[in-house]
Amino acid sequence: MSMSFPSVDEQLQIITRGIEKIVPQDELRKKLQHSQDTGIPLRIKYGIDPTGIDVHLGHTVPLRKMRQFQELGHQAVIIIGNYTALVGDPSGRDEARSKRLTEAEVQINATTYLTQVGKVVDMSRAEVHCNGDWFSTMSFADVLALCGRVTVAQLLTRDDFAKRYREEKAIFLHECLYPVMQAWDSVKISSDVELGGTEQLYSFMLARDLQAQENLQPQIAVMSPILVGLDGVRRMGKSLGNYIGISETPYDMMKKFMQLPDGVMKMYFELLTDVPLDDVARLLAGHLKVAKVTLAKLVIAQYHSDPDAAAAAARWQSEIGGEALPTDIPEVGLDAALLAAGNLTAGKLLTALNLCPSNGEARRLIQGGGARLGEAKTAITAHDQLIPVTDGLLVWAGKKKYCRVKLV
RNA sequence: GGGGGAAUACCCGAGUGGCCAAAGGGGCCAGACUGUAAAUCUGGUGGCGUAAGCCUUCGCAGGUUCGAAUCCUGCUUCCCCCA
Repeated sequence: MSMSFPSVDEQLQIITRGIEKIVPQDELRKKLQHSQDTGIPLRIKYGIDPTGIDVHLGHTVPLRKMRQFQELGHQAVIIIGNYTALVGDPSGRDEARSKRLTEAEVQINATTYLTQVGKVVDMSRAEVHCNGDWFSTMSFADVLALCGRVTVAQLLTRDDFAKRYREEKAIFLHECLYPVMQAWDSVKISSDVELGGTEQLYSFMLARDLQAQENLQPQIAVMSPILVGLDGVRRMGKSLGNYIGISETPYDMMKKFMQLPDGVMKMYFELLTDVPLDDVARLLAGHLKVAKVTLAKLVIAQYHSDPDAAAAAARWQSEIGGEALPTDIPEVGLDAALLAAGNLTAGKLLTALNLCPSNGEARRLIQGGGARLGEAKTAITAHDQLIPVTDGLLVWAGKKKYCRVKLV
């Protein structure tokens, strides 16, 4: 078995790509060396709270790292935080989470999650644990004993808590338990390395303390930068609506990629693809639109296939980059009874087709010049303009929303 | 248990009796420009109505008043401080 590990240097080179911080820096080499010498794979932990169901590219950053570790011969250990999810991760939040999940919701989410995680991690070689397995059987006395190992002062060294404390915002007691629970997971599964974002530093370090107290080898924190979302500013997240989900269709992903700000491409290449960094630099020195298409195709192919990705790119180029009409124009039924002598006012047409949610919005859209008709995209000029409506009429509400009329 | 403070549209936030569908900023939408990138510029950003206009909205429920986001009463939620 030991023969199958690449050399420590080779491993380090792969592992450190796209990693912002390894703590403690030098111990990773020692661990890898030890694993090399003994033939015992390292246990790589990644915890995920089943709070939602859409796995997006932000999640794939540590998951990809996990996959790389697997390919180097190490053991993947996935923790489903069904108990930590009951608390909600306070990391990077300046406020407490408002809602807490029920156990039933968590259960469903966990299943969906694992399916998606399997698109990145080789689940046939991964260990999966739910932290409820050990937390649900702890007594209150056990919890107290665990809490007795952590001081509030330590807790307040976390940036997010410290900030909230300074700003006199609420910090709830159960939130304080979150890092403790996460750290305890590391004890329970004897992790050698834990993967996650830089915001997890505190929990990762706490895990080291607890592991040491249990006479275990402390884990090493391997932390990725936080992937920014489509807005190019905030972290990619479901609640922010700025994410690309790995279950989306190739074309949907393509459209989102092409809307990315140029500035984030370097990060995306580094964290989401295996393109050597020299090549990335070369790509980014060229035409940025070309680089963006390359990026999009590479990532899409990971979750679909090369042909799918190529097709999505070609379609984007012809429909959006070029002049071709979209190929997916939906038909929307329109009650023929609404017509007066075959006509309908523009505002009513837009709302009846659900292109605008209200008359007010329709009026604004028309005033802004975004409402158009037909293949020629003739602008509608007035809200009360009478439109001769025929079956199959193409109606545009801006560039991205459109449909064909289907008289019923 | 006691005291202080707060709640305004997607978010932040101004507004202390009529000129308030409610300043300003952010976000978002649309247009121009472009590579559906960035930057910039323009317009818009409660509902109904072709329109005049009408209706709903400033935590909730009442009240005072010709008139309330604004004053009063009760309630709810949140924050802080003291114990």
